[in-house]
Amino acid sequence: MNQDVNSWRGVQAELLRRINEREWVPGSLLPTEAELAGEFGCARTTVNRAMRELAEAGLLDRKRRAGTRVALHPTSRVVLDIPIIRQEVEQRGARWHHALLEQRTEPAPTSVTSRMDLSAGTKMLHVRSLHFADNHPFLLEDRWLNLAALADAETVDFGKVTSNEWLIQNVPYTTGDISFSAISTDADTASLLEAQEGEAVFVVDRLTWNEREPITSVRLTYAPGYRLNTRV
Amino acid sequence: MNQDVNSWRGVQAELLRRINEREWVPGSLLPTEAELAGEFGCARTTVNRAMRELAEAGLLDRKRRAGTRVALHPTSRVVLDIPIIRQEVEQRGARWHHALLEQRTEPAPTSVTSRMDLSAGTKMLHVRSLHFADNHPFLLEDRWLNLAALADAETVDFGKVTSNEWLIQNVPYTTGDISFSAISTDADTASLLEAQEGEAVFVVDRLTWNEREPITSVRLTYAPGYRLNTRV
DNA sequence: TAGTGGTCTAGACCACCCT
DNA sequence: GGGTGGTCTAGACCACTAC
Repeated sequence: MNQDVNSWRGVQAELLRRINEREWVPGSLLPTEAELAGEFGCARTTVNRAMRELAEAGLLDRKRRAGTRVALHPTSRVVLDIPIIRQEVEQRGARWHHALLEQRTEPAPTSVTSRMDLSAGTKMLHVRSLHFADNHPFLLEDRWLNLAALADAETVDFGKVTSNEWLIQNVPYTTGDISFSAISTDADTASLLEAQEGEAVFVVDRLTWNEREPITSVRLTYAPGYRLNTRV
Repeated sequence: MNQDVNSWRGVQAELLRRINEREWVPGSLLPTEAELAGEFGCARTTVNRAMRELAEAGLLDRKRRAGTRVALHPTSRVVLDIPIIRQEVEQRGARWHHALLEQRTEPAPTSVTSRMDLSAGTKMLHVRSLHFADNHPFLLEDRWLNLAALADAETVDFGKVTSNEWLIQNVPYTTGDISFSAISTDADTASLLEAQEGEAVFVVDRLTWNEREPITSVRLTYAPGYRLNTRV
């Protein structure tokens, strides 16, 4: 059983129960790791693992010397797994394919260069492609790649490899900003997504950079009706 | 130093470096924990901790017997901290207040009852309120509370305490589904949010339950232009 | 300064699953 | 069957910080 009291999952479940059922009210001080280990008949390491994860989840506040307390204001924390588009489509049981609409080196608009902290008018590689689920438009990908960081990119055929997959394979570790919003489609986007002009669509804007420089800026415009789901 | 090679953070940093710099390319098989422990001169437990966290973050795929590989499709994981609305407004440097629009016990629509797994026509407490930032509408909160789980709720004045804050104070541990989407405003919503009818707005639907029963279903409709931001 | 959590070690057994 | 990661143990030392 992985729910035995002397497994870390078992200990964690029991701690959770006491928190949920208000045996330990928010703000109250818990027994020390050593005491709990004695009570549960397991090693302190095991209790530590159980409590560490609860602290990471925000349910407990832990301080050396001061001990462990039930968190007063559990800020609910949502974890979103952002899959690559192909996986997202296939997880829905649909067949995925994509079509390259445009792949061209051109001066980027200031909305892109300013977000990426590049000088206005910088030439970048502009890639637009449409992703399909079972032959229906699923989302429009509009991406700008910083050629100063990605010289190779100009020689790639993004009709064969999606830009997303190419980036994953070729760019070292990156961080990014993501924002989610709702916009009304313009005429061009609407026709590509088989939507009505002005219809509300879900948009993800993502800016990616590595330690040195900006890498790419992308806007994903989903077809109408898209929902992003998660569980707390 | 917590970046020594024989600390788990140090090991993790070194593993990350090898992944980022393509010493280990996506899909390739890594040395075993025991081998790495030998190389770094630390215990296998330490290597395990470092690798476990990378696997949880999606960078590694681990299987017993099959070993550890660099993930082919690193699904990036986004952590969203969902603040209570008041905090969200005040973090933007705006003054928050809210107005109760409606608080009434009435049969819930089937869109709500079916999501909450209650029988059609169940009477629930319907609370609608409008939240403001610096006297401009910020979002519309439309909430249904399951009276079977929250008998006390009928006696509360949600003009004084927001339903969100009351729930946090009064309902033990809960889980929930959240979904994000984009919709076009109807006439009523548009006028409340000072938006054009049909304008695209960002919507959060959240369903909350405890171990036994559904608690509440809420739709937050943000005023046009709202963005939800986070960092990877 | 003393008590608490954070971490490391060396060893062990087990669950899983590829071959 | 055997190799791999998953976990537990008992003990130890250390870092932080309330007192």
